[in-house]
Amino acid sequence: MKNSHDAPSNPTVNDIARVAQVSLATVDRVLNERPGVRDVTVKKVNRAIAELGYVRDTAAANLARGKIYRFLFILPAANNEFVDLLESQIAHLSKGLKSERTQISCMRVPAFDPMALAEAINALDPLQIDGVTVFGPETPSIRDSISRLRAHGVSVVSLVADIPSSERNTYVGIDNVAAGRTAAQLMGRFLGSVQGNILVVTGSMLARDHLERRLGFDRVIARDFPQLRVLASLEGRDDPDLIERLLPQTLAGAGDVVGIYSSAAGNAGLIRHFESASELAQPVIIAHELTPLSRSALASGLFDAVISQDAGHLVRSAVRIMRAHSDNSPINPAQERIRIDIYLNENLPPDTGGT
Amino acid sequence: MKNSHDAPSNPTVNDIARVAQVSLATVDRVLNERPGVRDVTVKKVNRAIAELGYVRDTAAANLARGKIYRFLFILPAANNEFVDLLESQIAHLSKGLKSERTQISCMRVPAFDPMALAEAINALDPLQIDGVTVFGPETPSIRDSISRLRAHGVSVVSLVADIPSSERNTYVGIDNVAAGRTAAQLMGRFLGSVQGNILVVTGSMLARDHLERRLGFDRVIARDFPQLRVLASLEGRDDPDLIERLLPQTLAGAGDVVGIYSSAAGNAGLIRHFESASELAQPVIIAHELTPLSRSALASGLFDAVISQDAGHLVRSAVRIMRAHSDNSPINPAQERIRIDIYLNENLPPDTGGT
DNA sequence: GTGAAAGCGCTAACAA
DNA sequence: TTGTTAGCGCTTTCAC
Repeated sequence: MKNSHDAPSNPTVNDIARVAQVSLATVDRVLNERPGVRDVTVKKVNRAIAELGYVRDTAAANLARGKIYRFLFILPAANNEFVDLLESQIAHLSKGLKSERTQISCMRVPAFDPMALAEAINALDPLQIDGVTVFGPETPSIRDSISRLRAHGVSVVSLVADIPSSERNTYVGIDNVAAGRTAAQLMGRFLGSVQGNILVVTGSMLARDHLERRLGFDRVIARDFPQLRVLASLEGRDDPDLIERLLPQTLAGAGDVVGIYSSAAGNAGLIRHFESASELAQPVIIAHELTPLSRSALASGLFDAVISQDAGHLVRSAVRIMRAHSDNSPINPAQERIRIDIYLNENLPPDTGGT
Repeated sequence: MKNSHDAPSNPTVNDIARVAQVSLATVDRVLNERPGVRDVTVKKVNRAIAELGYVRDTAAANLARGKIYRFLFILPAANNEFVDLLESQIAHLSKGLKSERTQISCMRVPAFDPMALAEAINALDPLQIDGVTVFGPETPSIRDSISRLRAHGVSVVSLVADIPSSERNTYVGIDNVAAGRTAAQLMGRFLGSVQGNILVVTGSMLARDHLERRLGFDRVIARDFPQLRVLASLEGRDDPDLIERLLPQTLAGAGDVVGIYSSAAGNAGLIRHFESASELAQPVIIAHELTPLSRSALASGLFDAVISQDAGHLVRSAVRIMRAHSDNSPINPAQERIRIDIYLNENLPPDTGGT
C-alpha cells in the first residue's frame, strides 16, 4: 500500500553545498542567478541541484529576506454594490494576509474620470509598492501611467475590465465577450418561441467590459435567435437614478420589449422601475454581478438569471498574481481563471451578509 | 493619499518578550498553550500580545518546527472521467506543494464497495499521516473507520459526497440538493410549455450525492412545473455500458420522455445512445460534471446544460482545510464554498486539456 | 516555572 | 571569484 511517506525531508541548500563542494553563499548566488560566479562553478552547483531534486523553500527564503509585499488596489469610487463587494473582500483578505508578510490596501478614485485615475497612478511611488491592481477604463493616459509603473518594476494587474493595450502583466476577470454570449443564450432559451425586442442596459462607452458583453450578446442573438431583435443600448452610466428615469420612455418608445439584458451596474434603478410600474407582461431580465440587490431580485422572480464573477476569487487571484510577479515565479492559470458564474434562484449560495 | 505603507514590520516574539519582561521560551509556551506557566505570567504575556497586535508568522513557525504535512486522498477506482480529473488535479497540486512542506498522495479503492474502503482507511497509520480526504459512500463501517482516524488526531475531509453522520471535520463539495433543484429549474425553463416525462439517470442508492440531487430535482419539478412528471430512476451505477443497454428499453417503456437528467457519471453511455439511435425529437438533456465528454456533448448541442463543480477548487480546498485542521487555525468559509457551476455551450472555459 | 542558546532553510553583509 | 558569519521569527532542548 503506497499511501503515506516516511516524511523524507527534502534536500536543502546545505546538501547542495556539500555535494557541489562549494559554500552556502555560492549556492545562493547560483540559485538567485546573481553574477560573479565562474561558469564551471555554476555548472557544478546546477548539477548538484538536479541530482538532489532540490526545490527551494519559499517561506524560508522570504523569512530570511525580510521581504514584505506591499500591494494596492485602485477601485472606482461610485455607488456600486459590486465594487463595494470587492472592497470588502480586500479588507477581509488584508487581515488574513498579515501573517503572510503581505500588506494590501485599497484606494478609490472617481469613476468615469480617466484623468483622475491616471494621476492617481502617476502619484504612486514605485519604491513604496510592489504591485498594483487597477479596475478602470482603457485610455491613453492610463495606459501610459501603467507603463511607467511597470518600468519601475511594479507589477500591474487589470481587474474586471482588461487594459490589453497597456503593459499590464495580467488580466484578472471573466471573458466578457463570452459572458455576453452566455447571457444571450439564456435569454433565447428562456424566451423559447416568443418574439420581440431586447433592451440592453449598458454602463459607459469607455468601459471595455461593457462593450465586450454587448458584442458577445449581439452575436449570439443574431446567430441563434432570429426572432429576437436587440435595440440600441441604454447608456446608464451605472447610475440607478438615471436608469430609472430613462427606462419608462425607452420602453414606451420601443414597444414589445420581451427581454432586458442589464450588462452593467445600476440594477437598483431597474428594480425600482419594475416594482412600482407593474407592466402587463414582465420581460425576461438577465443582469450582471451577484450582489444583495440582484440576489433578492432573483429570489423574488424579478430577475431570471444573473451572470456573475466571484469577488473573493477576483481579489485572491489578483493578490496571488501580484505576488508571483514580484517573485517572478510561475502562476497556475487554472486556479486564476475566473469563471462565468450563472445564478438562478435555485443555486444561490447561502447568504453570508457579504463576507 | 493613504495608499502605501512604510512597511512597518509586524511585532515578533521578541517584542512580546521585551514588553512582557519574560524570555522567548515563556512567550512560546503561552502562544502554544503549553503547561507549566504561572497564571500571572500567562496574563502578562497575553497583555503584551494584545497590546502589540501580534500575529504569528506561520511560515517561520513551521520552519522551526520542521513540520511537513502528509495528506492522502482516497478516490473510488472506477472508469470515471470526473474522478480522473480529481486525480490529475491532485498530481498537479502535489508538484507545487513540494516547496510548501506539504506532501499529498492519492490512492484508489474499488467503487461501490464500502468494505474495501473501510478496510483501506483502517489500514492507515495515523502516525504517518496528518489528513485524509475521502470520496465515498456513507455506511456504518466507513463511519467507524473515520472515527478511528479522528480519534488519533488525523483530520478528515469528505469530498463530493458528504458523510455527515461521521466525525469528519468538514465536507468539501457542492450542496447536492441545490444542484438538483438547479437542474430542475433549468429543465423546466428550457422546456417552456412542453409537457411530458423526465427520466433521471442516477448512479447508486448508496451514494449520498446522487440521492440528494434527485431529491432536490423532484421537489422543484413538483412545485414549479406541474406539466412535467419525473419517472422512477434508472440506476446506472456510473457504468456507461449498463446505461447504454438499459436506456432504449426504459425510454420505450416510458414514452414521451421530453427531458433527461443525468445526475451521476456514465455519460458516455447516454451519448453513445443518442449518437447512434437518432430519435425523432431529442429530449432536453442536463448532465453533471464538466469533463472532456460532457464538454463535447455540450458543444455539439446534445447536452443542453451541465451542472458542475470545479475539480481544481475541490482539491485545493481540501488541502487548505486539512492543513488548517492540522494547525488548528481558522478556515475562510467563503473561499472554501464550492459553487454550483452551470455550463452552457457559450460559457465553456477554454479547453486546457485537463490541467 | 523560567531562561539561554542552538537551529530550521535561506539570504546578505563583509571578508578574503 | 568565493567563503564566513550573523540573523529572519519561531520552536525546542536542556539547564537553572
